Amino acid sequence: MTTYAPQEAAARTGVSIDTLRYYERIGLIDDVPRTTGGQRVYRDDHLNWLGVLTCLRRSGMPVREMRRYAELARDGEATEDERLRILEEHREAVLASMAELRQALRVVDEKINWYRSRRSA
Amino acid sequence: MTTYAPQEAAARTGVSIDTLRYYERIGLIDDVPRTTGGQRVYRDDHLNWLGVLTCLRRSGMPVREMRRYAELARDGEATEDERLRILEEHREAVLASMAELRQALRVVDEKINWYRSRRSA
DNA sequence: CGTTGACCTGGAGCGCACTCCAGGTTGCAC
DNA sequence: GTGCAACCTGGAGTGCGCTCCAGGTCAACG
Repeated sequence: MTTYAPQEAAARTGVSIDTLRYYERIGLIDDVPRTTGGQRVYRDDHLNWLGVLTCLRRSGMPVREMRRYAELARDGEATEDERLRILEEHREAVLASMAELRQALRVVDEKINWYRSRRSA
Repeated sequence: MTTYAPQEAAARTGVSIDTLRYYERIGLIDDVPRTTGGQRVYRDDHLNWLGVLTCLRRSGMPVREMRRYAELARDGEATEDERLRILEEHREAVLASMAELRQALRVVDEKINWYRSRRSA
């Protein structure tokens, strides 16, 4: 069973060590096992879970909601419907963001073309 | 020449009155003309400029950079190349965000399907 | 002329998501 | 066993983009 020191876990997830601790403190990650001396030891399932978190985070889910999701995940199968609902809602939010970006892109492209045509004139 | 009181300007741009003042204070908007009593009077060109700002803002341009852009715009034609450069750079940033969202969406969709298949099982 | 709601200013406060720090401990390498 | 980097904790600090507030002024209406 592969294990990872904090630095290694940070490198593999793209999340800083401080943020790893922060995520643990606020309950986004379950308490991470320790060495006898108290140093954290991450495992593959931690990294996988962190992968899910960063995906949600990067797509704009607020930490508050990720927390709710994490909490439900901790509570087992009975919460699967609720978790599905959260993801479906998030999916809509992501689609909305994408639509907003697409629209902004159109405007930006227009302006870019305007500047370019000015330059070549 | 149509004019707009702050409330009206806010309503038409989707930007709060406080934010309008804030944008002016930090130099995103030129000093807005006033009544003799000192109350702001917005005009169509203000609203149009605010449209550009909100578009840039919503697509993730940091205020710092919008400020730079506004500053250049104030300085006239000579800065058009630089403004074009900023927009081209922003365009790339927007495309990158969209790509990130698309990728997140794929993961979210996968998880949604997983939950759905569990439910129907 | 009085009322009332919109507006003014400067500055403080807020929520978010980290990030950094001091002062101390651990653990591996030599 | 000594050195030294990596790690620990609790708590303070940061940057961003607003948002709110107190205490006062303005403007349109009846």
